[in-house]
Amino acid sequence: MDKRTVLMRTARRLFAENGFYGTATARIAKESNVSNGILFHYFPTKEELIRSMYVDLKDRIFQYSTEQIYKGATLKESIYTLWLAAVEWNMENPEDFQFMKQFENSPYYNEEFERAHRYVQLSVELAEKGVEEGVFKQMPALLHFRVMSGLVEKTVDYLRSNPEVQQDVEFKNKLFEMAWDAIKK
Amino acid sequence: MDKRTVLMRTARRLFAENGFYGTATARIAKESNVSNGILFHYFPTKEELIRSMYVDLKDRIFQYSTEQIYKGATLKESIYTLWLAAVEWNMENPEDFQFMKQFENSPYYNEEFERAHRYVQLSVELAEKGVEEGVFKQMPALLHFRVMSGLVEKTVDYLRSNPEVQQDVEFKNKLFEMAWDAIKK
DNA sequence: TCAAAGATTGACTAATCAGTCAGTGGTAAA
DNA sequence: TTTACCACTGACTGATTAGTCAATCTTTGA
Repeated sequence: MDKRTVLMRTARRLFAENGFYGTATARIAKESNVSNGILFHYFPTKEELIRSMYVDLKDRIFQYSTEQIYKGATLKESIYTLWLAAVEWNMENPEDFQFMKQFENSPYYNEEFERAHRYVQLSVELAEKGVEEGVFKQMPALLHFRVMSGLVEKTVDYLRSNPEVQQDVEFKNKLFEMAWDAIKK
Repeated sequence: MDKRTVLMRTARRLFAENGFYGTATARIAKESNVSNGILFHYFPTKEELIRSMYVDLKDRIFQYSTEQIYKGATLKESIYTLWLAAVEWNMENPEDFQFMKQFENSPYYNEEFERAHRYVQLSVELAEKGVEEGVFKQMPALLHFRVMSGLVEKTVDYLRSNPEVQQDVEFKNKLFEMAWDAIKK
């Protein structure tokens, strides 16, 4: 594995445990078994490292999610697939999940940054379709996306701290129904 | 205003702008026009300052919210009142809102900390009532609370970046309906 | 009036931080 | 073989950090 990737993986773990500023660049380098100079060779600043990690993370979620959508699916099916993919992905990647939450609630993050990513673009397009077809409430598509994201986040938080329901299919279906009821007309 | 309060207010502003670790204790003291020693007189560590600020903030939200609930209200009315109070409070106190989001997504925060506060306790009690009466979905009360919190958060985020709908009563009602639909049976 | 307690100061420190830089080693093209 | 271009090292720095402490000022209660 190339050192750039190793650095990002180590950083992900340390950021999730100790936060962005609670993690020194020197420590990231040390625990990656590389010199600290190479970190600044690949990422000119610590902030740039953090931003790159976020973009990379969103790329991976996008790929994971879209792989699972199939042609000919109804809108609700597509939404369900996206919802489930997001929940499962976040459950399987707790460090990414913690990192993402921190980043999105940090001063680094803003709406421009949000809209830039194709994961968001795809979701907003789906929401626009839902509104046009009269399946979703007559509200802005970006709001529908945010509502879904918020509910995914809370769902994952809940599942994480309640392992006894993690494999409960009926429980998960009800979780989706909560999200669906929020946006459907 | 006593210096302890001044320090917390200055810290709130600086934390909202630059994050917890992006803000030096020395700067908090300086911009409060007090010596840096007095900060550590009132708060033994920076972490203790942050935790105290969070508890204080939740106290204020609790007081603001419960003042507005009236006896004899239906469950939906009570929930609406709580929802509206939370939205308006967060709209009027952007620094508190930003601080709260940062804190709740930081490594400081955990479920134990969450449950300790009477604001959460009150909300969970209401949710339990809703589940018992069959008005809410048959899901854990804490989940209902989390879902509502998540939707309040996203709602405030959206309103903040779209000033044109901030005074739109119909729009706000629809926002509440989204939250209500998520939890109602 | 006085003494004790608490509030407040600001200079200080030891540790830690992000980022620099001069130099090394390997590789690939000419 | 030579040259140029990388990735890579690790010692280094200047700035900044949270937290300390001895001393002074203010308040309070007997």
